[in-house]
Amino acid sequence: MNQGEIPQPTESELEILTVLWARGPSTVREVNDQLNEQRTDGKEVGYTTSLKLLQIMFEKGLVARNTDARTHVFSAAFAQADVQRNLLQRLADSAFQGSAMQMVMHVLGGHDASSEELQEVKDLIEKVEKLKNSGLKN
Amino acid sequence: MNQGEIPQPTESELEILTVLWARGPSTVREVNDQLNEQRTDGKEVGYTTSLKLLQIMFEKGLVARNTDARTHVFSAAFAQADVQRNLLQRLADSAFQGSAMQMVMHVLGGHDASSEELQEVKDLIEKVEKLKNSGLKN
DNA sequence: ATTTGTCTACGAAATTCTTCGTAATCAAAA
DNA sequence: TTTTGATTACGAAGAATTTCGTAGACAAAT
Repeated sequence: MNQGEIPQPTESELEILTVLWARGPSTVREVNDQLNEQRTDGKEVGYTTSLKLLQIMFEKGLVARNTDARTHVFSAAFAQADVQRNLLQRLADSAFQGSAMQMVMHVLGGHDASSEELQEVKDLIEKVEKLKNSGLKN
Repeated sequence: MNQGEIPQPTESELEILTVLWARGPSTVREVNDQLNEQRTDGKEVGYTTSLKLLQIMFEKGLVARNTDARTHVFSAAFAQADVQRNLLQRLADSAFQGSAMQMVMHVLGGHDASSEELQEVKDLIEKVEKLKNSGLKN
């Protein structure tokens, strides 16, 4: 039950999920090493800290765990795109009156987008519109 | 010092800021009433809860406070658009490899945008491109 | 077999965020 | 003046998050 629901990851949990999305199924050691490599600040992450977080995430259903071997292997339980969509919706709800589109306008308007990026966006819109006109979506 | 920095508002603080942006300078009573009106869940917010939050926000520099009268008047210390930009950047950093543009693509691609909204986005891009070509920005 | 190193489980400290109770103060009403 | 009601200050409880220390289990090395 609650299959479609994605538990809201915290900031730290999201950091770990990102590692798992990039690396694929990983051991605690691998996750922890990666976290320490990518840290810009000097702050070292303790091994048991990563372990504990992964355990909590497992309880929440954010990650899957393979315990066949003594050294467990963890993997993200949800696709990156799905979690991203969730986070975007949450931000839209709390800061943009629930309108994701308003967020888009905000980024495009007040930001430093390169011509190439803008072209990319335009191309994407074209594709989306073609889809809509073909009557398959919406 | 640190003039440009906007302290990261928490979820509750953002809710209060939204009230202040909508209402303009307000007393604790006014903020608290508004919070209780707009709550969908039955949860009542206690008066002192709102008060305490506003006091904390004042210490953080998120709101300004006028104490001329006995009943203090609070107002948002930053423009809504600036805080929104900050929040977007934070999400981009934590979940989209720091690329706000990637967020835009994500929303436009995987989502339910109406034809009108898409047209709006296209119009905005046109405007932005005109600005860029006129050599004033970027 | 013993030691050494790595792993998981677990509890708990430290921190941050949220909420509220109480006391003191002030002003308006009686 | 006394009472009543509203307000601010403050402390602290409760909850969620982050971090780590310690213990016990297991396996590899000696």
